[in-house]
Formats: sequence, C-alpha cells, structure tokens
Amino acid sequence: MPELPEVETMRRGILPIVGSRVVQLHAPRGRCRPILIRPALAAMTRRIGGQAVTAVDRLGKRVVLRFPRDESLVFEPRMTGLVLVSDPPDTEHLRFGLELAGGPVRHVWYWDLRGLGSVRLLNAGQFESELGSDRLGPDALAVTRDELRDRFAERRRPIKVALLDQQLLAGVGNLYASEVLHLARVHPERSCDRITAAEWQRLHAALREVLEEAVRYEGSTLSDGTYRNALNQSGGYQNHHRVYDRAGETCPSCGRGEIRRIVQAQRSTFFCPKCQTQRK
DNA sequence: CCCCAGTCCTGCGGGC
DNA sequence: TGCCCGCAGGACTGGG
Repeated sequence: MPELPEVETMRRGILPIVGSRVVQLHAPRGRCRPILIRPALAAMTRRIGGQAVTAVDRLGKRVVLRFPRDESLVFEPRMTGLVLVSDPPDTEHLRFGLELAGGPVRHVWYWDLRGLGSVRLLNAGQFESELGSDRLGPDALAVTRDELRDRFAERRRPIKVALLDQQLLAGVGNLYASEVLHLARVHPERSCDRITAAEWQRLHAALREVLEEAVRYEGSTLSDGTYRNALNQSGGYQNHHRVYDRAGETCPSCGRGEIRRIVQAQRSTFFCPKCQTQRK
C-alpha cells in the first residue's frame, strides 16, 4: 500500500522524464475491470499530446505530472498501483501508459493489481477543488510541529485514526501510522485532545525520522510483494519495521513489551503496551 | 464532530 | 487436492 515513502520513491524514479514530450497515450486492455481514467483517452490526448512534462511532483500519496497550461496528470495508486519506467510485473494488470520522446525514457506505465487506483488529468480549477488545501492537509514531511499540533489537538479522536485522515495530514497510511506512534511512544488509542506538548514534539520528530528513513530505503515491500519502485525493484524498509505486522514479537525498543495488534477504524494497529502508555 | 459499516478490487492463505 | 471464505486497506459514502 503505497504511502508517502513509496510514492516519493516512484516520483524520484520517474524524474528523468521531465522535459520529454508526450507522443501517445495507451490504455492496455487486460481481462480485468477497467480502472478510473478521466477524461477518456481522446480528450486526454487533445490536452497533453505533444506537450512536454514540466515537473514531477508528489501530493500526499499521489504522483503528479505537470504540463503546460496548468494541466496535471494525477496517478493515485491506492492499494496496489505502481508508476513505472521499466517493464511492468505483468501485462494483465497494466492499466495506462504514456509514450514519450525527447528524453531517456520511452514509457511511463501505470500498473495496478487490484485496480482501486486511478489516473486523472485535471485542469487548474479541478486540481484546486479536488486536491487543494481544503481537501488535503499539509505534507507529512513538510508540516511544522506547531501546525501539526494546531490541526490535531482539538479533536476527540484516537491519534492513530486521525493520522490516517488525509484532510488533516497528507501522506501517512496504515503502516507508517503504527511505526510513527511507536517511535514517538504515544498510544494509538490516545485521544488527540489529551496529547501533551512533549508528545506533539516527539510525534513531529518521529514523523520525519520514520518517513525519511523509509524514503532512504525506498519504501516497504510487504509479503504480498506488490510495491516496487519505478524500476520494478523491491523496497528495503520492511526489514526495519519496529511494530507493523510483528504481533507477538518482543518490542525492539524496550526489549520487554510484547507487540500487540488491535483494530481501529477497521484497520490493524500495532503497538507496544510497555512503551506506548494510554494515560499520563 | 465522530463513529461505523459498506463499497470498490484481486490474490493469497487458512480451514475443512 | 480443491473450494470457500476472510483478509489486506486507501478513499469515499450513507446513516446514526
């Protein structure tokens, strides 16, 4: 499940396409259901055909290709999407392709096993209304400590659940939420309005530390093997998870607690009951 | 404001 | 050996 580190790795992998022109768009037809591609290829071609990629950005968990006239091609991988410049894992789940000229890269592919993701071309107005600051919080790697506290502190929701809310903070998903809370020694069920100043400080530091380290390792490839970088290679951060998917193991921080799995908002949370205390 | 269940989708692994 | 079921969870929706 691509979160900030995985999507940032995809973004860096396709950076060499900046300056290349779009020759043709492709929508390969496998046997699976089509994903959301909007607008249809003909209209998309009219708007960006022949145009050069001016930048490759990341917006939370999305990869954004910028084109002239404020057009943005937005790849949203959701659970199993990959943005690739090399051959995809298979052709069956290949969903979208961008044929390029004038640079080192011939194709950008969008591959998506489960097909929950999407590829959308947005003009400036659509981009602002669908992905603007009203809809998406500050990036988890750019947020300041005060901003983090101000946006979260009044809310009466468990901090783990709040961290997954992209409107509050963009980029954190289920895996890194558990990792960040563990490093910050904050219990996942703690209500935001009961988190202390010292804990906001630790949370802010842990966000940076975990996400930056995960970016250095090019993200996490879980046992399902789905996530790959733009060159179809596995990430390395899965070997550095402290709690995620490690229920029953001994906590690597304190060496005493046994990592527990609980369910919050219908998703797994992993934490150490000894390091991460519910009450102060 | 917050919570919950359901929805999309596919592959995999547990249980029988 | 094969089949069914549940699970994985990002983003969204509808109802309480």
